[in-house]
Amino acid sequence: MGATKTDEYTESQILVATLAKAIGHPARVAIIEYLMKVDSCICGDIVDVLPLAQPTVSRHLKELKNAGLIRGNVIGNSICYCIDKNAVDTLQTYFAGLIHTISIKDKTCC
Amino acid sequence: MGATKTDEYTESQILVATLAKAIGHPARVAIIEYLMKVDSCICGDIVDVLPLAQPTVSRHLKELKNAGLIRGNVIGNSICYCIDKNAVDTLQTYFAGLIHTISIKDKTCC
DNA sequence: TTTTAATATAGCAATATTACGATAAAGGTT
DNA sequence: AACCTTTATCGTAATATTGCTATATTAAAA
Repeated sequence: MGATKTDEYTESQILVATLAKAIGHPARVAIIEYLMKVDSCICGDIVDVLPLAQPTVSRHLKELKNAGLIRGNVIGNSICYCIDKNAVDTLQTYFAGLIHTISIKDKTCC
Repeated sequence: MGATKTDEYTESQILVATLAKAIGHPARVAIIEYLMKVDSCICGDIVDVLPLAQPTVSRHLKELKNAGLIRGNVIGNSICYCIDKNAVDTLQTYFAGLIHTISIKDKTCC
């Protein structure tokens, strides 16, 4: 197989999984962090920061975009990428909710 | 290929990617949520909640465990699983940091 | 001790992911 | 127009992931 049974889960579960999966690669974490480091958005030079060939970086960017974590605006012959705050908010809120639930539950058994 | 160039990234990037990757599947999100829903830890019956065969669930649990997101304590002939709060904290803190950085940066370009 | 219950592992097949080089596409520049 | 720069796509190969059935393991229960 190798194909996930997506029909069997809730929208929310699939959304969280999709966003998390997009971040689930160090190159994409590095891309996100680079987008954070520079002011506002960044056009070009993402390739120069990563230890990967240009087509590979392009593919990682595409996956981040498909998952909704970044947006890309065409500016002339280059593309301006920036993070989609909503997507990060979704993840942050989700994990904050988990932590809150953990905190109010009895956890003495482990 | 298919193998990630892990040598080229920081410890932090690999940690975040590893944790995020572990959550990057709806079945594992469902497992996490089930562990949250019940009080404290849960022994057994995770298999009954998922639309997957027992060995497949076992494999997902193993991956969550390898990533450090859950712990498993052997209790008799069953295993008591619970979430590792530290791992969730790591993710929550990370995304909160991202959001903070996004908020203080100029984002007028996109 | 035999059986039952719970979980893990082995082995397999299908699909997905990662990565590269080569090439295409599309917009500037000269 | 000819060229350069930037990014995307194609084609390919290697590896990883997902999921199953069958089987092993381990411990409690009968």
